[in-house]
Amino acid sequence: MVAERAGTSIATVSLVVNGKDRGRVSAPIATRVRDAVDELGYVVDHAASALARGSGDLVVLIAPDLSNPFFAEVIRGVRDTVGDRFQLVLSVTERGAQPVAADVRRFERLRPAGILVDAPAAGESMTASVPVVLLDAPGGDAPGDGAGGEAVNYDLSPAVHDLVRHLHDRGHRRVGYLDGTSRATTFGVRRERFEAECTAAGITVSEVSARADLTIDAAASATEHVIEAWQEDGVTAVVAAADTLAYGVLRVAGQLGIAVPGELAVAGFDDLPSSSVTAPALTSVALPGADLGRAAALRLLAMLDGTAPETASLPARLVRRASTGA
Amino acid sequence: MVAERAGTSIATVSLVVNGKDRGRVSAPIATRVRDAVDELGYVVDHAASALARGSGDLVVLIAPDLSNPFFAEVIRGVRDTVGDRFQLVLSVTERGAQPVAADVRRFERLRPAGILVDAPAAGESMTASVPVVLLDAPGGDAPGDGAGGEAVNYDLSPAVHDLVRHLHDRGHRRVGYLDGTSRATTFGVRRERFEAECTAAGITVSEVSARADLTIDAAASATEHVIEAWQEDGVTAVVAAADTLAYGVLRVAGQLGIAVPGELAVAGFDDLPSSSVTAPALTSVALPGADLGRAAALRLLAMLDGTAPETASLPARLVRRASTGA
DNA sequence: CTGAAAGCGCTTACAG
DNA sequence: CTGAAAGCGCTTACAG
Repeated sequence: MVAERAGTSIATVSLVVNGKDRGRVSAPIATRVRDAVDELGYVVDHAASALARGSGDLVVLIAPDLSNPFFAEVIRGVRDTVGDRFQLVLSVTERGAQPVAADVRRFERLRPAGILVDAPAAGESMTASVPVVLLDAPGGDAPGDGAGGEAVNYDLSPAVHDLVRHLHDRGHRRVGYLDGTSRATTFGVRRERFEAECTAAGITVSEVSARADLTIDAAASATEHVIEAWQEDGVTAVVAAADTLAYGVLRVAGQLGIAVPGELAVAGFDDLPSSSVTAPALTSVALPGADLGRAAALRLLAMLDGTAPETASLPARLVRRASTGA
Repeated sequence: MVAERAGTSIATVSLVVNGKDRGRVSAPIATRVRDAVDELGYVVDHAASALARGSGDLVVLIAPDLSNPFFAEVIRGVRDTVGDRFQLVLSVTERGAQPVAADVRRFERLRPAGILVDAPAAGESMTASVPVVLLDAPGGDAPGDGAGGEAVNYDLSPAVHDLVRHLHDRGHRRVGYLDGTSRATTFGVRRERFEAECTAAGITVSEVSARADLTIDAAASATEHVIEAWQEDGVTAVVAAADTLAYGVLRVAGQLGIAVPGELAVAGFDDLPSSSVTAPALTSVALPGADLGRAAALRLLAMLDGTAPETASLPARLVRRASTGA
């Protein structure tokens, strides 16, 4: 229709519409085509375009359940970076589940330009016929690991070191850890780093263990089950693998009349926006989500353009607030 | 490749893969095809399929910036409902922007089975060549309005009525309102309903007005600007158009040493999960996001199947907590 | 500088 | 019950 209206061939329209008309189509004809496009409100059919071209302009970001506001930040970072060049679409996994290889497979069908996978499950091989970048996927046999594959991660060590030293300074010698139930490798690393730093600092991590899904309710319920055992064990501080989990601890402490930080100090990971307004405000290892998204998107663009990306880890940093007596 | 391996024609493979082989393909051949599919890990190409068929199995949900955890709930509701039959993909608008007609247009290109639009901007005509369902889009000239179009909304009146009565019972006669800057019609309705109920109850809404983007920081900053004026105006309670905004009020009150609810009662809309752990816990008009998502998805499925959907509004309800002295 | 034609991987009447 | 063929709307060598 556009070609007819502009009085040219379909091929010429395609060239103009895709901006490949430089030196191939004369200016007056290009103008006529553009006018026709505007008048008809024509937009190129993505399915047909992707089919003919072999891949489209979609970038897919697969993320775990979005109830964790952290991902909103990641998404923002990705969006700001891929910009207009690509169309970003998101997919979320089932509540509480991490992205797995099958999710990547499902989106390969769409012939996207690339796929980003946030906090993938451990032990999944995330390869595809299109470029894949993993976010927050330390260790494991992911392609991003060691083997020169592609992943963007946080460097937690300095911030966790600061957290443990902070707790030590406040006199804590025995602490509890509330882990997530997630299969994401990032949670394994958080725990491992924390325990290593505690050992180095002479702090004992209680054997009483607790795990919960990443919701406040689940965390509160898990906390209720172990809070007495923690107290009997002499635990004076609890670190949660995510702020959302820490909120559950705060809620239970509030209900039971346990003073925070007086009787129990609490800290988390993520530094969600709402962590500045909890009762009390929450100390947290801040993971800048937008930076992660940005770095991952840049990596993907570099893969698509064949240029070499820099491979730096992103720094996390400790934010001290009232929940640990700061 | 699959056809070759199974020793049949491409057409037969297509039928089997799409589950249209009943009475068209013999059992042994179908089995052979399925085996070949498994062995080769074949998945049908979405672009080609959508092109040939005219539309694919994608359902697109366009939502405003996801930093509001409310949308995570909506997404969950949609996901649980469209299930395996469709592939749900999400798109988010720029931070602080509402979905507009151009967003719908961009996703039409993908030839989805349908498009869901959450909290669209006012005055946009959200029509497309595929079925569109609007979520939380009261009033306006949207297709869902009056004209028999498709929208799923909350019925705020009873809950807002309860909120205002609750404030009245606590002795408040002069209240402030912190609005969002969003162009979404739902915010207009929240304000309008609130003011109407206040008038009916004999409560005065302060002329001192404040608006902010839906982030805690923006709300805190807006609150700082008007808090004195509110107090001089005799305001004893502030209602915010969203919990995220109310968090900003809580933060500023905390910093300024204004007792909540003693000197200033605070309430919001949404009832986010974290509203149970704020300092103090926040009274809020609960908008069940998952229900909204579920209802919208059901509506879309009904449109696709040509069946008549029921058209009920979803009830909101007041959750009373400490921030209003409950 | 421009256009005719093949082909992307599917689906679906249609003929056998 | 099965397969050959047209066609979905594009893109891209290629020939002019």
